[in-house]
Amino acid sequence: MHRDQAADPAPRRSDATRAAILTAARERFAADGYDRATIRAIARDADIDPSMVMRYYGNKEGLFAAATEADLRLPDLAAVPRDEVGRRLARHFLDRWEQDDVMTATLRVGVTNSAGTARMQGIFRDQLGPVVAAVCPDPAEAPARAALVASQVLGMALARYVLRFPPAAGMPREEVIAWLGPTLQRYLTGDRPYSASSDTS
Amino acid sequence: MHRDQAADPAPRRSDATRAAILTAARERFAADGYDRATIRAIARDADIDPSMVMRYYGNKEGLFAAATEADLRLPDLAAVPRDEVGRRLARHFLDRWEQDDVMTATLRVGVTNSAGTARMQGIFRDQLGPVVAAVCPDPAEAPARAALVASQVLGMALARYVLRFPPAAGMPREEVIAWLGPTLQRYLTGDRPYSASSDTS
DNA sequence: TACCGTTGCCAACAAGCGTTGACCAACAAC
DNA sequence: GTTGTTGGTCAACGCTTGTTGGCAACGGTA
Repeated sequence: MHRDQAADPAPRRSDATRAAILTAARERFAADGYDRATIRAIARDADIDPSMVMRYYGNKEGLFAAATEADLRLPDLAAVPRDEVGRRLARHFLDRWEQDDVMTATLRVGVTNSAGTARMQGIFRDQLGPVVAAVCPDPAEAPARAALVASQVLGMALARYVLRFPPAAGMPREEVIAWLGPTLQRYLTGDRPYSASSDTS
Repeated sequence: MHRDQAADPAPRRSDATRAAILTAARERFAADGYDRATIRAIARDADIDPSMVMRYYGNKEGLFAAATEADLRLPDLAAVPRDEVGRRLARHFLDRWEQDDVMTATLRVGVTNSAGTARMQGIFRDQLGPVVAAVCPDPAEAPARAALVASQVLGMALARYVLRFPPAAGMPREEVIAWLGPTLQRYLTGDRPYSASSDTS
């Protein structure tokens, strides 16, 4: 196997520029969403010409795809005590969101761009789905439980990092984890609640 | 007091047109977000000329402000049995979201437009805040509890109506209520969880 | 009838967008 | 030293956007 073909692509002289473009793109997508994050603005941030973005990433959609290769980096929940998976997951998502701009960028674009929506769906289906299936009582319920987990995680991210509701944005990390942990725990391992359609309370 | 000055503004011949513009604007904002919902497209939907939109609403921001005067129409939770406020609120938000396009439009724009973000903050602070304060144990905790409720409600709306995660979008109404009810109940009336910063589980 | 505010359409503007292709400078290979 | 490849700049294109001003028809009022 030749060195240039393997997992390690040949290093190029332009790697620094490519990285600068991706960093600027993530910041802009995270801050402005898809439409307002213009290629010209991204290029200005990266101190290069807009045409370079086209050369290296084809078009704007290609740039977005490259900039938001989001990996949730989920831990193996099977190795965590069963009654702590909720807290553990809450903590992990908070970490992941504050780690870099990729998650915020993906969320923001997911709301305005159809390619972004598809990407968001894929991330949670392919990455969160299996992890949930490994800890929940009935694997058939995994997609629904994963969707519930996603709803609470994304909702907090929305309130805290995008909409910046003051009480949510200012809440200490540990308090957020303490509140969300039990919620996620119930979504993951709790009994499926009774939900007869005749219930009109 | 003259009739024309009072709460009932003089009916105009153009009221039908104004209403058509607002309806079309809500649909477009809800479906496409702020930037992609162009004034030309809205005017086309309403079967009028783009310049009419400018005449009646000043500019695009004015149109958005008029189209998303969002009222959560929250019920008086004081009249609901204390242990059912969670379910009741979950049901109400689901109803409210499926009632018309205003909530989806406001959410979508809130994510991409700074005026929309401000509007979203105002809605939940001024409308949800007082209702939460009326049912939660310590009024000082109301903003934080309201933010938690908002995070779960908005997160489910995001997953179900905007990102359209298949398991969330396809979940029966009553099942969503059964899952979210206890979560909201705990956020509203549950004990403030222990959250010492030394906790590293 | 003549008048005037309202309603509506049309054509155009300046600005900004994504995108393209020509062109130059630096480097590597032979 | 010549040649081909790569990294980068510049100016322009076609298009869409929000926005504007002029102008024709309508509808009450005097």
